[in-house]
Amino acid sequence: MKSAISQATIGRLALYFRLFKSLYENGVQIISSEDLGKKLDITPVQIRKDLAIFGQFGMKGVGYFTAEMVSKIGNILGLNNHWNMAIVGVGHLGGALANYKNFEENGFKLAALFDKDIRIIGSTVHGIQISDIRNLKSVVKNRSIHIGIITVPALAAQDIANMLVDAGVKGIWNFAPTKIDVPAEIPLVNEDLAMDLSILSYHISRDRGEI
Amino acid sequence: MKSAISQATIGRLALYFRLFKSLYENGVQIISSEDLGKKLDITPVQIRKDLAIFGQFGMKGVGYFTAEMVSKIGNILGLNNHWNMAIVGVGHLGGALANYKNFEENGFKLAALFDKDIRIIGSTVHGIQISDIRNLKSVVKNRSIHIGIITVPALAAQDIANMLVDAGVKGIWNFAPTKIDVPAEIPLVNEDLAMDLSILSYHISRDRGEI
DNA sequence: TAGATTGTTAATCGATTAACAATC
DNA sequence: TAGATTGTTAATCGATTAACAATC
Repeated sequence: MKSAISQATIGRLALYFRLFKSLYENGVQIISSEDLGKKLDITPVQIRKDLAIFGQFGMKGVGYFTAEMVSKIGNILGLNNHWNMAIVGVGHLGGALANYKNFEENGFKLAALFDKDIRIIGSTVHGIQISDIRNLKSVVKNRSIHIGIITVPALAAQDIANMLVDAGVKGIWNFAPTKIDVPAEIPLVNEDLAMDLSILSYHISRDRGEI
Repeated sequence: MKSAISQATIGRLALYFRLFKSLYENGVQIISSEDLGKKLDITPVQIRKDLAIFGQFGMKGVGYFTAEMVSKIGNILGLNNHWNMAIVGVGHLGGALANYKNFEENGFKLAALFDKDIRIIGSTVHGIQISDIRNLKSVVKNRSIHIGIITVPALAAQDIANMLVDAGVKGIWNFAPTKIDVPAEIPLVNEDLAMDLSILSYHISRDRGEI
């Protein structure tokens, strides 16, 4: 507790992890914070500070060992675990996520799909049969689902979140463009595409007028 | 210039916009920062501060008029403009975004699709024919594309970004899990799904051990 | 007018950056 | 050892929160 590690730091940690992994796979064994910074557009001091939070990861005068970092940061982020995920709402976005390759590579396994549309229940996406949303609780329990992904319309999102929490998921990834409430002990990450597109729109508008 | 309006503020502005719009459409004409805050989990002071940056938007002792706010925030965010978008890389994610309804509602119009795979070039998604990526520049110019959406693998992302900038897009929305460089005057928004999923993984791991 | 609520100035908090000692 | 680079303490910067005056 009193962890006080900022969301920003965790996000950067995920970037470090990806880079260290890629470097390692390409035969790079050691790298300095200076060089890491150049590749990520992050200051070397920021990187050293972030990494130092968790202990002595580097070697003074030398740099960071990529193999060691992949393992250590992977442990911190829980990427060495194996997570089972369920997608609720197999529309375009849900279907796309179901087919996303990147997840499996990092230990995230799609283990269930849910929808309420009787026309698609029973059909298969990415080798997984779509279950009736009414069976959510039992399927989530039977398949040990850890992460629930919400890709239903905004109005349905809170109900789905409640169902997922009730079924015992450990975390929720919400793509519905709305705020949802979950108990404090259930981590929630929101993916707000409309918001991010609005941010882009703002900057484009800005750059045209003023400046 | 010297605008100094933080990314965080812009993001919240997009949330305010969405809420004001929804309230307006549901017949709510006036709302206080107190009530807005409850609906968004943001403190009323934060909301007033954010809105006050752009002028006197509310009425003291009364609150904010939803109709007025939709128009004013819409202007700030450029959501009253009409943006033409192109998706480069019509894989699962690109295809899903092409079919995403929410965008059109807010003035974002999909006007072109590109891929390099000869097997899908010429076929149609969401009423748009997929163009050969080799024709990117001419198509972007002819259709007045403002926003380029990158949904190609990480290794190809920088090349695509270069092509888009060269073709004259005004902004880039990057879904490839990698850093890309663009000229300072071209706004870039990154959508890093793998990073966000790692953040979720971190919190779930955390909640299990410690605490 | 009295009550409510905004907009703004000052205080606090947290995150980033600078400086540098530690040490491989 | 000398050079390089980390890890940490102090300084700065920016964003959030608190307090309150302005005013509908």
